[in-house]
Amino acid sequence: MILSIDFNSDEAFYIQLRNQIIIGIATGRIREGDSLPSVRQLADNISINMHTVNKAYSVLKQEGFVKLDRRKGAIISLDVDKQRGLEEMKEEIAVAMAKGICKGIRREEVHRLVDEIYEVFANWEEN
Amino acid sequence: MILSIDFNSDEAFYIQLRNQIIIGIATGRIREGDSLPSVRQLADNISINMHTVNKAYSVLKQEGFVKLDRRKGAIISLDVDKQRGLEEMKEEIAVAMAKGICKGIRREEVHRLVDEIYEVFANWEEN
DNA sequence: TATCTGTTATAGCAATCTTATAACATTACA
DNA sequence: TGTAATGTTATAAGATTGCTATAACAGATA
Repeated sequence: MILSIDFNSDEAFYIQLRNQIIIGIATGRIREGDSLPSVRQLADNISINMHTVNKAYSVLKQEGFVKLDRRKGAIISLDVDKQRGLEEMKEEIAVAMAKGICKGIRREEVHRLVDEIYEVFANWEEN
Repeated sequence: MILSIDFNSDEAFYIQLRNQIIIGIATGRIREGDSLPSVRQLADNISINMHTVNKAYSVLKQEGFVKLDRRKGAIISLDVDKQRGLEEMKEEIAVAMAKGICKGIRREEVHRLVDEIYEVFANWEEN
């Protein structure tokens, strides 16, 4: 999988990496047991500092997406707590939905949007 | 409407205010034409600096939720661009959904979550 | 006139992000 | 065994951001 940094984005580098890796898992491009590049290797590849990559990996570990192993590096290992996942998701999309309501977006349109995103993730290879 | 700051949150004060006001509009507690407290008045009320409130109002103006008038203060005035609203919403919930997929949350469960949030917003007075 | 409004300017402090350099213990490999 | 690569930790420095403080200005209000 290709990881890259948008140096013009206002999102922190480590957040960009975190998001790309999470989307990589969701789209099946990275699977349970796969390993991520070493912090030094990835840092060199995308021309950022080792510690920034390390921070991304630490966040992913903290959030239950990878396990860090001195021998094998960072391995995808999903800590699935569905109930907690639902609660976090609720918080994360609530403000976005409030914004949408103000802009006249209706419930059915949000459902359509959700389906659309699911389709994109499920058929990623087509992109 | 009651605006307040969680001083222990890691969210910036001006973002907290922005979100509360957006949710206030979505839930019908503030309506088109209503005016928000003056920057100095609100700042005094919730014990933060005038400039922080001003920043929240500026962001809301930039995002098309209020118009700032030297005479009347900040007035709710929705700039409804539905197409753009949909695009922004898509970006805002995509990562949250990827995260959810990793945690085993299914499409129908997201739909249920969306409905739940809509219900909460529609029947806010019950809370 | 006196007061309140949004707006702008400048300055300072704390926290965060990113980079840089360095060292350490463990593991992998020739 | 020796060398290289790994994650981990420490320290420091520069840039940016969030927040506060103080001050001033022009326009509106009463």
